Amino acid sequence: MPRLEDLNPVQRAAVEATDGPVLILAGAGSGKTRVITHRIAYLVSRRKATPDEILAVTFTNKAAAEMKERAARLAATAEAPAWVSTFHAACARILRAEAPLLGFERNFSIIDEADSLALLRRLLEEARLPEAGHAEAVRARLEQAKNDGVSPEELAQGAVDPRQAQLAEIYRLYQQRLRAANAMDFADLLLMTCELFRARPEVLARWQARARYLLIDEFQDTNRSQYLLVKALSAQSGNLCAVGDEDQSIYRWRGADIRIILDFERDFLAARVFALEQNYRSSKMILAAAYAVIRNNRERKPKRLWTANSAGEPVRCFTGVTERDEANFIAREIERLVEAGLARPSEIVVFYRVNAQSRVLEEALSARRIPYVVVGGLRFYDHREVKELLAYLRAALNPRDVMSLGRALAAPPRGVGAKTLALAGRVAARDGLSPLEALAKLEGAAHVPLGAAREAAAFSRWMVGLGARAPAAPVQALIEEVVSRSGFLEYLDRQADGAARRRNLAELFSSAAAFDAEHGPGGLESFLERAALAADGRPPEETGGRVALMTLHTSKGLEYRAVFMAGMEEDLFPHARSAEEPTELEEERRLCYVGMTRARELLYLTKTLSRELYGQRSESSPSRFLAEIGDDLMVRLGAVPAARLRERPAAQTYVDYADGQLPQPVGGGLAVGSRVVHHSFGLGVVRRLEGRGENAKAWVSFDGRGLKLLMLKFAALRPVAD
DNA sequence: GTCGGGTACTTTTTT
DNA sequence: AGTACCCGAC
Repeated sequence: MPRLEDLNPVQRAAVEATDGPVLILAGAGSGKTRVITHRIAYLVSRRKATPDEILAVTFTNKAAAEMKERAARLAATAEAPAWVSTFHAACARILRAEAPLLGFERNFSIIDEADSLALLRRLLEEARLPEAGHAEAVRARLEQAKNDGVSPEELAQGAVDPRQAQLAEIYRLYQQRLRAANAMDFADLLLMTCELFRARPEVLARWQARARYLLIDEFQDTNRSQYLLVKALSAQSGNLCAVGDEDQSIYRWRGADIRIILDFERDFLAARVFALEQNYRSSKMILAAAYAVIRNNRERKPKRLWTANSAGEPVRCFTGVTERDEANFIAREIERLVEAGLARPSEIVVFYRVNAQSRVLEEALSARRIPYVVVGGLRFYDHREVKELLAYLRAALNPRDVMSLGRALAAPPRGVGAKTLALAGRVAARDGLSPLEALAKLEGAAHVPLGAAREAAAFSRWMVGLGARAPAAPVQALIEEVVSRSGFLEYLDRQADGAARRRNLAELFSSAAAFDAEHGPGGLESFLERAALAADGRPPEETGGRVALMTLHTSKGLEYRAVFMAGMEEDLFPHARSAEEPTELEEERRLCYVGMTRARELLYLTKTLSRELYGQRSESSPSRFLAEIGDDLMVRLGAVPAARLRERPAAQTYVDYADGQLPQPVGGGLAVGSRVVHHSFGLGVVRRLEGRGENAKAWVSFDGRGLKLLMLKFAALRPVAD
């Protein structure tokens, strides 16, 4: 039985408001998860709902796991836990059950971004529609359309120029191709579920009954298609509880729409709103600094967190000469905190804006023998050798999945390449077979050498057999068979970093073993689904006494005693791509706010004078967010001798120098920050200069035209007076 | 047709 | 630094 006395009055009211639309505005550190888990337990204990009539949706696997665990602990009964899952996993579950209604088979594959991109590349080439744009750009736009809940037909109807019409056509072909492969991409999981609910009211009704109490976490990060889904699911019961904080909306680039939370009260006129404004996490100083940043945003509800915690220490701002200097400071300081007993390694985190920043930090920590883990970044299931091995299993399970088929056929190479596979696809379409089956029927076909045809046939028969054994076999045994029969290990050993790849394979093997132990044999389908939806091997909270390193995006929902935020520099944070557009700048600011509010007691903001990133060194200037915090909440630290600072020319142009050397101004009158004019883009500001001589390039943000990278030898940029 | 090696090119954040 | 694409060799 949940103890409501453990909650403050607003939290308690939010828990007790069980029915109808409810919006819980949960500021950072305000006990959000506590409220959600109490709410679930309360619904059950009051017999408002059985656990399996509650659907709680979160954004990440991490959050889902935590909520599930805490809710189970609260309920303290043996009852089945509520259905807690991510949006994508919930949709996958619904779609597996209803796939035939949409013209898919239940064993459909879920493809990742890399597969989606590869498919699109092939499509763009075949369809001869190069004007639609570069594959990367097309993929992003298709994803956006899907996230907005727009179908190919709707996109075609809305097209006002040939370019958009072509995009719509690509969209149509892409969907057709996916359907042929019995596959969906991430965005499809949401979109197809929406479509299903729109087209089949009786199916929707079934799921509405299955989710009589709907709870959406991180509501500020929902996109249009997620919102439509939520609205449809709750339409019957009306019991929709949205929990979020617009100040922590950081996924606009992935289709999240902050207006959804801002307009909630207009959308649901009967909505009751609870604002959790007491922060239990951070010191007064940290909260004040975070507020000093976020108050500069226009697109937010006026509100301010308060805390009964102590005043605490001021924010520390360190300036290093280079990123190595910055990293060394962080490592030294972590060492000091640990030795002084101010924090244990597991209570310390280092945040950065882009993954590329982690390398130097890792080196500095290793040098001081400080144990650390990098959370996120390249996910385990994204390693090439892991994807290759899983491709065998996916192809065996879904013989129409040509993307997995191609990947498996090439690892190790068997003399059967893209052309032969394409031919198999045509044979399959002609004879009503799956592409995998068609591979066995290529002997005698034109342009297929006999050896390749036999190889393909043997492969095909093996894989068909593997697929037949899958429903009863442990995943581990299937992997074992693939490894031994394909010569996978020998193939890995022929590669440069074979040892590391072998290790990853071993890890895959043991995670399969663990999965079998939990689920019993025949779990291949759910094993693959978990891999596709990036349920990363082990839970990241198991940092085992180590300092955590992660991007600011990954930091959401976590808290640490001591927080370091590295790279507080213009063009890195806020990122250069977001500096122009006010809405994007506001998102960067929210990201900064999210990072700062992770800290309980100590907050360090660090920056450099000069940073090398992606193999280019350039001059850096302090992030505007530092100026927003101001000096009364901050203590400045710096290893930079004042004399050296004075030596630096006032308007620094670009630099290209080895670590530790002094910057040398170069460049034909162009400087970072100077205004220039371009013959077609018009007026702009130089954001960054890189390269030398022939290769000199400039990032220039043009008024209303965005950020452009220009080769100076081609683009005549003329400086203009301010 | 397939495969391996060289070169050129692009870097935000992730379910 | 890592990947994608191009090219020449089999």
